[in-house]
Amino acid sequence: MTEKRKAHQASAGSKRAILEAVLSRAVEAGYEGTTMADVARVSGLPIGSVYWHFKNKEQLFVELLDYCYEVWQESTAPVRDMRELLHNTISRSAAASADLADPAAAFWSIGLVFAFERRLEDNLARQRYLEIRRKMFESVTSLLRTTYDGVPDDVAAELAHDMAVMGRALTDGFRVAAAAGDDTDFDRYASLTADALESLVASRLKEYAHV
Amino acid sequence: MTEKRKAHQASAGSKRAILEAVLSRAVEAGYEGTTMADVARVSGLPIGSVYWHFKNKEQLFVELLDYCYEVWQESTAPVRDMRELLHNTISRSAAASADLADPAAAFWSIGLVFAFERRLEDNLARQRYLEIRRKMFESVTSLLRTTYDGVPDDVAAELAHDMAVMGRALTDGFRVAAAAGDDTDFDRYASLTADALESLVASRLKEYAHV
DNA sequence: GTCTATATGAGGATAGAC
DNA sequence: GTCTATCCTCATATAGAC
Repeated sequence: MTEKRKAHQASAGSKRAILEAVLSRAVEAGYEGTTMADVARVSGLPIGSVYWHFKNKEQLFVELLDYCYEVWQESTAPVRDMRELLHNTISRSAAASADLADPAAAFWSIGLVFAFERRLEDNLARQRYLEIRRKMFESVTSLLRTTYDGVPDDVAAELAHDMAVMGRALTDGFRVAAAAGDDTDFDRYASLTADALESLVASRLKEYAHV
Repeated sequence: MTEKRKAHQASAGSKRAILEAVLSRAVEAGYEGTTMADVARVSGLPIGSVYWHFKNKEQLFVELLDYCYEVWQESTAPVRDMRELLHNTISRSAAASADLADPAAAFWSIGLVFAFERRLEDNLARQRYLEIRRKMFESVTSLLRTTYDGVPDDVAAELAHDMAVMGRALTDGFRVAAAAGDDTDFDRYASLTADALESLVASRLKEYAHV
């Protein structure tokens, strides 16, 4: 029994080690660029163990996305308004490039690779990313909706949707900038972005009031 | 001579056919996903010919980017202001997803794949894309600069830089949306985007006038 | 559960006849 | 310049001892 216990007790730790390993490689090299041999080497385990814990590469990435998203959710304090939201996500674009080992920061950057690789069309990990992307969008939309007081529901809904679309485009765009190595002060542009969207909301609300 | 001419005369056409082939594959599958065998098959030429015309896959993509960029430049009428610029680039994001064979529309979408694949760090095609990306940014910045009248040079320069950064983020962001398959009305958001940035410029200029 | 050896297949690239 | 056959490398995945 002692022998057997020793062989089995490392299991949870090993799985975690493998996920950390694939994370560090994935941020660096993307999906195609990350090899199972790499993962094994970085995790310190033989490749056989990797396949014992995960069915295949595809499934490994599905669980990586779940893992990252979980950490991201836990580590992200609830935000109150659009400005705070934009600041968090855009500043974090820079962080994701700098601190490659932070799952929470890495999640969205890894995801974008899946958005662009159409070859991965029916890859489960890609679908997982798109699913989380949608979920995220819905949650942002309903958050924003609560911030517009004193306007009819349908107006608030449309406004929230528009701001969510533009906020998403902007945060994705700055992630591209980070990936392309553009020399950008993300804090500064997080503020400018918030200014721009807020003034857009203001003029829309004003327009509505005049009707 | 007749024999020899026949063997040689197809050369220019073949090269072009190969570029068209790699374009159609690249938009679909990205860099890694495009195989030399694919390219040969689609172009209708044997793989040996592909390697006769191009040194290797890397060089093939370098010339593809040059080719696309050239077509893009020729087919793009000079724009007069930010609104027109945003409309052109953002609406074209949708076009790039729809009309995969249009080199002009495809250029920026293919480029983004290179931005994200860090594995391709010293890939010449990636560097070519980043080079054109920088060139594009400079040209947009100087265009915008001419649209701010009656303000000191340094203010206009800063404003133009900021707008170019945000415009780039927005267009990249909407390209991501197109790649991720988000259900987005690009025409509508091109307008909203222009509204947002214009109101930001207005408030900045007003701020300056008060000093 | 861990680890080694290896099967299998795909893709980039070349040789050399025509 | 075109085309075929083939080499070589590398990555996913499995078999099977421990």
